[in-house]
Amino acid sequence: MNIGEVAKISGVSAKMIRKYEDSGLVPKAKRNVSGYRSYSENDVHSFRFIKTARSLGFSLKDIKELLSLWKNKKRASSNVKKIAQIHIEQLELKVNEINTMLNTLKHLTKNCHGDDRPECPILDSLSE
Amino acid sequence: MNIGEVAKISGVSAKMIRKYEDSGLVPKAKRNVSGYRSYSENDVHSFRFIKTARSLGFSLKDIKELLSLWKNKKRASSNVKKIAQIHIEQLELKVNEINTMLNTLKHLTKNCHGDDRPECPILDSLSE
DNA sequence: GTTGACCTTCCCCTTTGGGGAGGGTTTATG
DNA sequence: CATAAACCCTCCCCAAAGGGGAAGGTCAAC
Repeated sequence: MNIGEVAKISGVSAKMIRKYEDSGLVPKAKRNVSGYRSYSENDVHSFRFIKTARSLGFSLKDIKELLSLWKNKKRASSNVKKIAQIHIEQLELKVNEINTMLNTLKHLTKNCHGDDRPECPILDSLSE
Repeated sequence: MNIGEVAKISGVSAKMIRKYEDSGLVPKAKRNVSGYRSYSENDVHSFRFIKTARSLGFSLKDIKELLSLWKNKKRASSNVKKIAQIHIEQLELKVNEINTMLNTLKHLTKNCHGDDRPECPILDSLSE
């Protein structure tokens, strides 16, 4: 398979497939006589894995480890779980951070008239 | 005031003060004879404004508009409120996205033994 | 035998910070 | 007065995860 077909069926763009290769996330693809990258079904499977992991917010660094564990049939599931749990903690921190912002922002906008007068508690709060 | 003092009392690093100037977020600072940037109390106020707005997650593009509205005594508060509301919507989208990830991740990790055996529903799910 | 759809590499851009080099200035201390 | 520390300057590089697009080679279909 050429890169375009892999992109289509894996959902990972050709651009990113090349980047993942450059960054060492996936091994270098074989090339055909004219220099085109050539892929197997297995490669497609890997790109789907990456795609799904990205959709769960895992970083490429995490995904590199996850791919390696996935391919290692002697892995310990504890290693996978650890990565996931750390990721969960990070996401929870981020959610809390955003919710704190939202609480403040909602409070401020509620008190802003939002008309053509200049008085504005939002700006007041920012300039305090 | 030199940039270092402004950085200390505004909480914005000297590095970022220069970048904000480069990017046009704040006007170019005056220079003294030796080329050092020279600031007033008013400038400090602006950097505090920026710092607070950043802590609420506003982008620099938004902050540029907010600064301009802040300095315009004939502004309409509706323009400020609009920026805040759009920002709130974006943050809510992000929170929802992260919560979706968290739901999936928590479900998967709950079902992962996390011991030295290789079976792992997390990897199973990623490779589906 | 040409055109269009592929593929290649290479470089640039986004966003919001930070690190550090290389070199000039100011201030404090001996 | 000299020197060292603490500033300041500009310029370039880095992160993360994508995307855009140029310039040029290849393949397939008509």
